[in-house]
Amino acid sequence: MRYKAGIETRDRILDAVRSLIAERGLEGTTIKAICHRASVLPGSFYNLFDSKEQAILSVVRQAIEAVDPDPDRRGTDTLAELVEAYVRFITTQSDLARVYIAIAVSGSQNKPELRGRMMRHHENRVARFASALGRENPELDPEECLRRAESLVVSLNGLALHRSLDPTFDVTYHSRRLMETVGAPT
Amino acid sequence: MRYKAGIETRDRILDAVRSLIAERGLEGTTIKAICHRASVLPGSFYNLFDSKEQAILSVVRQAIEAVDPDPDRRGTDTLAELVEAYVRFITTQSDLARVYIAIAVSGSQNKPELRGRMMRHHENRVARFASALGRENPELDPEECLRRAESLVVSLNGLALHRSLDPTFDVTYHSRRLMETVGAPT
DNA sequence: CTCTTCTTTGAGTGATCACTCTAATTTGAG
DNA sequence: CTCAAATTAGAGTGATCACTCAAAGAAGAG
Repeated sequence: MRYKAGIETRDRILDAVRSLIAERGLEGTTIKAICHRASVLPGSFYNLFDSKEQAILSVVRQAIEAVDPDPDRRGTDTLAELVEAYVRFITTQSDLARVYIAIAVSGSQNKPELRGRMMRHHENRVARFASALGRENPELDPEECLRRAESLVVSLNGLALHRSLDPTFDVTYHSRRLMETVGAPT
Repeated sequence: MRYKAGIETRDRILDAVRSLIAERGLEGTTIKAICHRASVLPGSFYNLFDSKEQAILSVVRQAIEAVDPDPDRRGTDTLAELVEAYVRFITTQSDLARVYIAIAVSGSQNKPELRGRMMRHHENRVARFASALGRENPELDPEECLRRAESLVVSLNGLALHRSLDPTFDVTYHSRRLMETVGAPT
């Protein structure tokens, strides 16, 4: 894994895993399909990854991080920026977005570790949205900010879910609609 | 399939398929697991179903119909009733709800027939919500009703998605919040 | 009861699953 | 160039996949 060839092969495999999860789901992705799509033989795959599970988890990690990049910037971004960043993620990285949605529904019941990671991720995300909302609407109390932020984040995930069913769905338009209502008076 | 025993076995199998899809997803559900959970041997399964695919599609059909029951009543129900019915579906039939969400994300890309069915289902559902919204807010023009109804339906699906990740998520509360904003002036 | 039809049994099918191993090849530091 | 380390090739592993089938058992109409 130190030579250039190995790194390139690893990237090619992760690309294949990402698109395959998006097409066939977490459980429907096979080594054979991964190897074929990445133009690699099983021996090469297992030279770079310990198991199929490990490769899939790498992509899962990619997806979760892509939804909430640069976590240190919390406290400086606006609500509109956060929403726009997520919309951009949904529309420009639709494979990763599909992976993200697939984790939420499929990887929740059976895999406790994955479920815990998703829950923590969700709470951080809601907190980040709530903090931006509170900064822009100082008259709202923090509890109310959290509730509204959770509604917004969950609804935005609904947009991502529907976009994965209907690629022509206007995510930008509906995200604006959602954002307008979130700052309204009680 | 005419004797009582056969019908009972069929129901037991469909129960098993429903819970297994909810736990492991559409692609992660195996004949072996189905037979074990339904206390049935492969021969019995294939006496009642042509294939695994057929059994899964029966449950998929159940899920889609459970989301939009009694389609003939369109024109009489209120928006609040429609929302409450869906919330009841999410909370009391969480396995079917999980199946419903799984179809939207997983069965969309690869199975055109399933995708088409879901798209039609969604459009009917949005139309039903829009018609109720229009009846309650005559000042809104039909186009605006459709847009707001679509926002509402997609956001409600977001609630179902999140509920499948976090069983303690308060779907009722957030559905009320969503419903309040949908009738607001432009 | 008889006799047909439906249901269950459970071993067995080839295909495909995730994964391994050895040998050949390629890479790049010294 | 040398040579150890990394990478690739590709046949082969047992396990499990969806599915079949012939025979035994249960159900119900007459």
